[in-house]
Amino acid sequence: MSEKITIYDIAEKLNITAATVSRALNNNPKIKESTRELVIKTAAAMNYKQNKLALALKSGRSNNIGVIVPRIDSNFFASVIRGIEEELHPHGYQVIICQTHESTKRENENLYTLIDAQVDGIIMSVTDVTGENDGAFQNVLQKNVPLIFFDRSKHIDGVSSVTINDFRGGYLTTKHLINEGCKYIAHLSGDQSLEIFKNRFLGYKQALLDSGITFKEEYVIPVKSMVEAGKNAVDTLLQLETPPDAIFSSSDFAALGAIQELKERKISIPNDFCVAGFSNEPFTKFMELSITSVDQSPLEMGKMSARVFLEQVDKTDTIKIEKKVVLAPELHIRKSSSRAAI
Amino acid sequence: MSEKITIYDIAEKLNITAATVSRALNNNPKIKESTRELVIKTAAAMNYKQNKLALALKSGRSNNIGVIVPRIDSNFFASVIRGIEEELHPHGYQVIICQTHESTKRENENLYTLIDAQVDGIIMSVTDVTGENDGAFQNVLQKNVPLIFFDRSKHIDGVSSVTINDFRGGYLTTKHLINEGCKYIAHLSGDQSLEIFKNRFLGYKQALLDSGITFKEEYVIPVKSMVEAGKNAVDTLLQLETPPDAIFSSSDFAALGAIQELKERKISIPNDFCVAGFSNEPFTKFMELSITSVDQSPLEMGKMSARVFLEQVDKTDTIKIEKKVVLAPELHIRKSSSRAAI
DNA sequence: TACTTTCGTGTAATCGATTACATAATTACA
DNA sequence: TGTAATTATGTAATCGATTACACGAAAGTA
Repeated sequence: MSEKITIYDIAEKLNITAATVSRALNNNPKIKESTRELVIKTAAAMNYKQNKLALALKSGRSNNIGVIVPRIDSNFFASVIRGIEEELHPHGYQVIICQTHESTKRENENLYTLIDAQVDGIIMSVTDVTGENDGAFQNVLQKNVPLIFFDRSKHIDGVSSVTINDFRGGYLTTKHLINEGCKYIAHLSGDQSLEIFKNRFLGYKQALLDSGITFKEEYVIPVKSMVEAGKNAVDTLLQLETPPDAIFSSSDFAALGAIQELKERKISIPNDFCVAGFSNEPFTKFMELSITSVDQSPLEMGKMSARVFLEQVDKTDTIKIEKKVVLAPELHIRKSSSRAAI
Repeated sequence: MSEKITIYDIAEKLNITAATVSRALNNNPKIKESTRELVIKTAAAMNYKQNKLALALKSGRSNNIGVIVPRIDSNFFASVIRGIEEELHPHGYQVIICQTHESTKRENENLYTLIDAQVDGIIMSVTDVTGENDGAFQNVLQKNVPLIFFDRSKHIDGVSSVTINDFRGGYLTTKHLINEGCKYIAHLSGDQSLEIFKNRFLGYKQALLDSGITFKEEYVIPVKSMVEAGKNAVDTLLQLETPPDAIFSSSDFAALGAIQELKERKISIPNDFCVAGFSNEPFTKFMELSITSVDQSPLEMGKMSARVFLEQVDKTDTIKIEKKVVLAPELHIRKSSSRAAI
């Protein structure tokens, strides 16, 4: 159909060289005004589109940025990506999406693929801190490609990160449960190899300590972020000698499962049992028995990550910037833990 | 830090030409086995990475595919994107995300940007069928870039689409409400300029007709896909001379709002009033009073769109393939409309 | 041995845009 | 009018990989 129009085609038509066309289109001040106008008019008439690939090859910048997440179909990650996209779009960047599905191997592949694709930066949430792909990360850094972690971070020199204060999130939530009168607070914990879950747990522990409540190992149940896991956890917890009267779950989905199981057993929430989750997934607000949860401001997290990238992208190679942004978590107290509101 | 290694560097080191290196790395059969091995070993030792931009410029294929959605932070769109990514990743494609925020202008920009970026195809859900950017679509087609619509489609020659049978979704849901004994069924309709909403509405209308129920214009309330809109709609409907006893909402969010408002007014669901939504958003299942909804199998829709793209991408320019895939909607009957289950 | 195949590499053009450097055209000034 | 300064444009290299074509060397055939 329509042939691809290049600056050579325009040059030929106007009996000038491609160099002049290029300069005219790039507002090079050395071009005669009349020539510039003519070129621009002709380019428009011929429906010329600059070939970004050629430009990218020449300049070494692709104007693409890679984003790696465990999966995209979770409200949290999708919202972060939205934030990134909105912040970067005005700067002419396109966002390339990769999913790891919580596999270190995939994460590894994605890193190499993005570097191959010459992205100008990578913003990601790591899959597993103990994963064996430091080589891939070092490869990114060696190529001087800015790397920014968000939410799930990993300690690597030269890598910036944007996280929330998970410790404080855990602390605030646990304190809140204590304030509501709960004495035996259990914790559904996530994968402790990930900082975020460790910190939520530590915040929980510290809140207990500060309130003179003894920490009990048996109250800590490791769960996957799934409804079913929450149900099973309740099952386990209620069989304890002293069953808990509250749960601080590091996952909203597990919190939901816990609530479902508690209801099943006719345990009244929040009267006899309080539950709080983490992430502020949309459904926590929508439920009839709305669920208390910690908001991670994913949109802001995405935008912030993008800003950190922009700060780094133009810096000279020699200066390694390592910026650690920590956002404040926000506890949304809802019915599942509001005894006062009953 | 580490310089960028090119095939010229390898060639220089081995005292051969870049052409030989290129051929060795590409398993060209004309290369001596010993040379091939040597090149491959040296390339690995030097940590050579093929520059995809150079390849893309030469071959005219970027191995990127553009995906345009109204917004990414909705379960439906995120799931579709997940499907696309999973299907295309094994084929070496990267997915580039663009959001329109329901703006035709942005949609237009995104189309041009993606073409500029030399994507190998575009998979999208249109923002507004009546939007004035046919020029942008024609531009895509003229460049022989495969264009595939999913969910929200637009009739354009040469464009394939993957949708669900919205008419049938509306029909099934309405029939179900009728079967539950509802006699006065209202409809919260979406933007009628979009096929999907028109078809859901037409399915609703047909179901009424087939059951001998008179269609009433005043039972159709246009809403945005928001909780608040659902509340307002109920407010309006209940002021009618003959208020309805059921709502088929084209949006889960509006359905949720409707339910909240009905509860507020102490109207018993599903006993006195049935409600059904559309999209099968995660929260519809999680609610205590779970909401009946139509599943659009977004993951499958994404994968199917990707497959249609793959079919078209290698075809010669002359043959215009126009494939219309219509997936079956699946009605998930839940508590908000299950009188039998009480 | 002389001649034809076959094999393995090298040469150089190409993809499209940018840009340092060279050069031609114009203007400025004495 | 002659020369310097300025301005506008052309030439050609470059980014990195691929590939049609050319060519020398080795192997096969008579």
